[in-house]
Amino acid sequence: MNLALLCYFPYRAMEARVVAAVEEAGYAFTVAQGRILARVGPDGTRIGDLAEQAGVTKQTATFLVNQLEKAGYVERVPDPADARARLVRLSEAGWAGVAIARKVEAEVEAEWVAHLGESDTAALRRALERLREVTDPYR
Amino acid sequence: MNLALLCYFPYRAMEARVVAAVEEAGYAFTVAQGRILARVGPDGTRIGDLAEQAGVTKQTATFLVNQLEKAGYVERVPDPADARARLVRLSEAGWAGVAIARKVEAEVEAEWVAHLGESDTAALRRALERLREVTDPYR
DNA sequence: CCAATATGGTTCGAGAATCTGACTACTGTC
DNA sequence: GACAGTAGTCAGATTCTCGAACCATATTGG
Repeated sequence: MNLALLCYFPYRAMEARVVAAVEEAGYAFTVAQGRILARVGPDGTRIGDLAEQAGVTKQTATFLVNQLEKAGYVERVPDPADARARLVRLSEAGWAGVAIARKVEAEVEAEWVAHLGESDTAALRRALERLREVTDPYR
Repeated sequence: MNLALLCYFPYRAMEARVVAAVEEAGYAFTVAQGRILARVGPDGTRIGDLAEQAGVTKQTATFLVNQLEKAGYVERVPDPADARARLVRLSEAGWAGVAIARKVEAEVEAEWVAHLGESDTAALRRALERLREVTDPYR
């Protein structure tokens, strides 16, 4: 079984759990929308930055932000630093949805710690962080 | 940084490398098609099993196998054990494509070992395998 | 043995996510 | 001030995915 595939299982499991819980709580956004939502900073973030961090093109990010805006989770405001750019900011509903997602994330991670044990989890995290150095093109 | 996201980086990096290399070598199949292709056993595999292992519905698997069949990477043959079922088998081109994918996979994994060291990689693998026990719905 | 139910697979229709290419509006530089 | 570069959007197309409905075959209970 190759390492990359082994990495995929927990990722997919987490994503499924989070989406289910968020939906359960009445916040309807998809996985792709969630990936954008999760990367919006406290003071707003540019579309281009969101796209880069989420690993998609600007067009795709525009498309997803359109949907999120229509659903009321984010708003676009002008970027005071550059009249070409616009900042995507979370609305109140957006913050609430993200909060739920973060909470479930923490719960699932706690389950993992319970299964693996504290010290093995810490080692796993360290190894993955080092692996990130050679697998994440964005830092 | 949450654990699941840390898991995602190596997975995405591997997928990108493999797809690029396979395309480079003149074999045109997509990531989703590759996930099916990679799970076809030496004596053929049923659509339903492929779907389950790849984590998609039977409809999706049917769709992907149709494309792979049209492209000449697999063929469907009757399952001698059950007249309802059909076995998906790799063609020669299918085997060749999978071989390249496996080779690149091994190369990338070797790079990771070089970065992490033998023993840390082994520990990482063990941790991920244990994590799989609680995150992989299929076994 | 056969009716009822389950299983393997396909077709159809729809929606989500993604890309490439072409465009507008603005920035910064020479 | 002209012009190359950057931020974002629009349009069109493709790929992947699922749910619902369906057909053919298998299995099982009476």
